[in-house]
Amino acid sequence: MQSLLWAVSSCRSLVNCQAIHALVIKSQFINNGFIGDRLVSIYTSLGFNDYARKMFDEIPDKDLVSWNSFISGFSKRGILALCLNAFQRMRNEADLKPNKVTLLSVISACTVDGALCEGKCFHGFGVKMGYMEEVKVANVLINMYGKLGMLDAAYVLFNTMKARSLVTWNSILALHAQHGHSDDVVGLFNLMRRAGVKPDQATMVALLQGCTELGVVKQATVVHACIFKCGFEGDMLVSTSLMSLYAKSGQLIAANVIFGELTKPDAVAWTSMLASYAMHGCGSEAIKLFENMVDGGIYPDHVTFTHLLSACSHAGLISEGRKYFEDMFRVYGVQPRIDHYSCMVDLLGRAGLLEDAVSLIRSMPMKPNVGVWGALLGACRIHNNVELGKEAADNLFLLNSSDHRNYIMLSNIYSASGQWKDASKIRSMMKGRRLVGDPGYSLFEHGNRVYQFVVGDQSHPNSDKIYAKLEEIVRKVHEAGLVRQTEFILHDVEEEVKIDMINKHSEKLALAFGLLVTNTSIPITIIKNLRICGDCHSVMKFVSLIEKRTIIVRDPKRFHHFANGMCSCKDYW
DNA sequence: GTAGGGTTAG
Repeated sequence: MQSLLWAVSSCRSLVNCQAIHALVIKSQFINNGFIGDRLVSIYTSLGFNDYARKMFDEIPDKDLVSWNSFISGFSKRGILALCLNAFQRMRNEADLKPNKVTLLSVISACTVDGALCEGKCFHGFGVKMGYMEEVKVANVLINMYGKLGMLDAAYVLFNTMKARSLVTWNSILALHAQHGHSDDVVGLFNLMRRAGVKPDQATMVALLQGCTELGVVKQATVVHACIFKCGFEGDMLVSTSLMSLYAKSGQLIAANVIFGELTKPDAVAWTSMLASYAMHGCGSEAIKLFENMVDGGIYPDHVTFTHLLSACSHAGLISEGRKYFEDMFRVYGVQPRIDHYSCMVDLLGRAGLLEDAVSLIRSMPMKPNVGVWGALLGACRIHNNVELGKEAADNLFLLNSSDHRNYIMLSNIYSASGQWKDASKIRSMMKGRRLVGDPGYSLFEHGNRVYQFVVGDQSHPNSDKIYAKLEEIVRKVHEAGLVRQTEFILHDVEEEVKIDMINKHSEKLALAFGLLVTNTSIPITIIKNLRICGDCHSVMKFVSLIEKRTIIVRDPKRFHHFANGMCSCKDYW
């Protein structure tokens, strides 16, 4: 009997499971509830809901564990409807009182499904049943609130807990990291240490994610040292996060070193390296890596393809992108998802093949989402296509009317083609809906600080020197006869005013500061919250040549490496 | 307790 239990639990495929199932029937243990419970969870976890239901119905004396196996099976698969249905049946048909395990399952199903209302109900249920003292129940609720956008509610729960476990701390850290609240991550981590809780690899992963949001170079080295000291350097999860952090801080080579040190990288690690190449615009390296991954017998999944396609898109590798998009299902059996369509629309649109992008959207088997229309809108901005841009924007407004970026993008498309009236109409529409754009800023790390610059910023104590350096750059640019690209200033103002505005862009200020305070041997790394402007892009190229400096700029999506008067993006971005 | 997912990587 014990060996049968083991055998059932070890099933990894349907055939396997059915064979054992037959054995169970033959051995007359089929009426044994314990074995039935296991078979139910295996069938659900493999996704064979009908087999699971049939097996479940055949269990003679269903106890709480039987019901929990059934419910948690659906929960694991993220099928909330079946989960809730089973929960109701359990109470109505069997008249059983759900215990904490039941609650854990249904609440995590709500988290996966984004069902905040139902989740709140179960929270209330937990309070009523007196389960809130259970650390695991509180943890799963913290996670639910945090994942569903109610970080405050999660924090209140965390704060009111009498006893917290390591997982509680890890959860609250991870949630703050995922919401981009880096300072809170650092603060909470210090509290955790003071509370005498010993961190594990999940803690490290959350910390690393928190640093990614800070987006600074030095942070990666500091946490790396901490990881090394704590003995987590061989951990695959930690290494993968670390790799990603280095890549996101502009240190592609460091990321590559960590990847190289992994003895047996899994699909996630390979994909992380691939994503790093994609982010840095290294299309052919990404493709080479992908081929090595496949040759090594590692199966690419849908995330791998998202990054592979985005790598092709960033590098303008149109035919390669088309080929991989076709191959992903035909050769690798990975069904294209909506994100892959977004990537393809981006790839085609960016290359100016707007008609191809549109026909791809029309032929999609699913309804296009904000990602797809957003990619088209972005392409229309690059290629100044008012008509298609309007269509994309209209669809975006229908799907989400509160994202200011779409209004700005459309307004810019109008301005770029001189349609100032339409542009200002969109601006006032934005005002009417009380939407304010993100002010653009650039970050630069120096010493132990991160400096933030906005357009025309004068808040830095050495502002005078920064502006003097900036003037010097502008003068050299002028002397070299470099054509200024004022079309990136989308206001209906005089040319002279435009030049003045463009000269004070946050990335230029950060660059001037970087030139003043750093040694020539290290690259100047600037982080932007918005896409780099075209004029700044050419000025950066020029400065990299005359000052003999490497300049690295990260925008929300990718990196530009400037050296010897050229950019790694080859002016394709 | 027979043991039924508390967090964490691209």
